[in-house]
Amino acid sequence: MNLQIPLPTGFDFQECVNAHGWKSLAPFTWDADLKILSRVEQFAGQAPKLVRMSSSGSALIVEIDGTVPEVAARRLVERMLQLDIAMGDFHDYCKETDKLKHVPNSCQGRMLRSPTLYEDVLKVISTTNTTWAQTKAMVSRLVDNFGLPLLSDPSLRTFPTPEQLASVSFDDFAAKARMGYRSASVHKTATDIAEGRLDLESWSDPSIPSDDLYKRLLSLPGIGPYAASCLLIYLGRYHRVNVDSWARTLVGKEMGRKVTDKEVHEFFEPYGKWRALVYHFYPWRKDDDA
DNA sequence: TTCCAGGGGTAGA
DNA sequence: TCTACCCATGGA
Repeated sequence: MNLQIPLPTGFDFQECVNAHGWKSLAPFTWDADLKILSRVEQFAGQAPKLVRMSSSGSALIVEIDGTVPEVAARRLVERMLQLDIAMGDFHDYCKETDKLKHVPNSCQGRMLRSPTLYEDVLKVISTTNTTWAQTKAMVSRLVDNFGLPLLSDPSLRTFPTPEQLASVSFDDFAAKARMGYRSASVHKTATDIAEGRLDLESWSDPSIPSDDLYKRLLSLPGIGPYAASCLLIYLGRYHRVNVDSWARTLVGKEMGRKVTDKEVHEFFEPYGKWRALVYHFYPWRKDDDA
């Protein structure tokens, strides 16, 4: 089945996909030549299906093998591409802010997300205290070992559900995932969700105050200030900068010396509620993959 | 061998 | 609130 979804003003499909490294994490695959984003997804008990996304003019084109519930397909794409998050106010702010005028001109601001907050949490944990190459390897092992295969191409799999991860013992999980000390946080999060103690998806509720949401995210195992701030961005809250080693490097260069996390926060404080987006789309970039 | 990478958790001050 | 230390993994 094919869907054509009208794109909001100020949205650019490629800018969204390339805004950070998520396109390189399984089960996403990004064809940079054809500009097609794909992943295997399971809809309501059906066999896994390949979902392909691209853009044409002012519409997003979604192609899915076979037939799936249209409402579910639209909801899936909306979350992944942050179509439910308005960017107008941020773009207006950038138009008036030195060094940020390229943001609205390029339709930047949205970042590719996973279909669930659960998947984003596991992936953010996989980025902490490691290299990007290892992050990609850890996430691929989650998918390859615990996801469901696409029948027409078993090399492609779904991202494992909480139930699928919880169904294996911790020792078995840790041995296959090889995520180091992160394995405990990942397996516990999945198990808590599967056993009904944690409802992460309800945290996408925009009525939750941003500070409360930050505290909730910090309560998750393996999620500290950096990871919680990353997740806030995906949830459309930009008041906290995700201070990582790169932020310290960049601000350190600006100030001509080594800086603390506190000083990095102070550096971005003038940008108010847009701080995290300003850091991300500031005209300084780390590399072309992340 | 040793260090450390898009940090987190904890103890002790 | 701040600092020091350890944490599994795998590449350099």
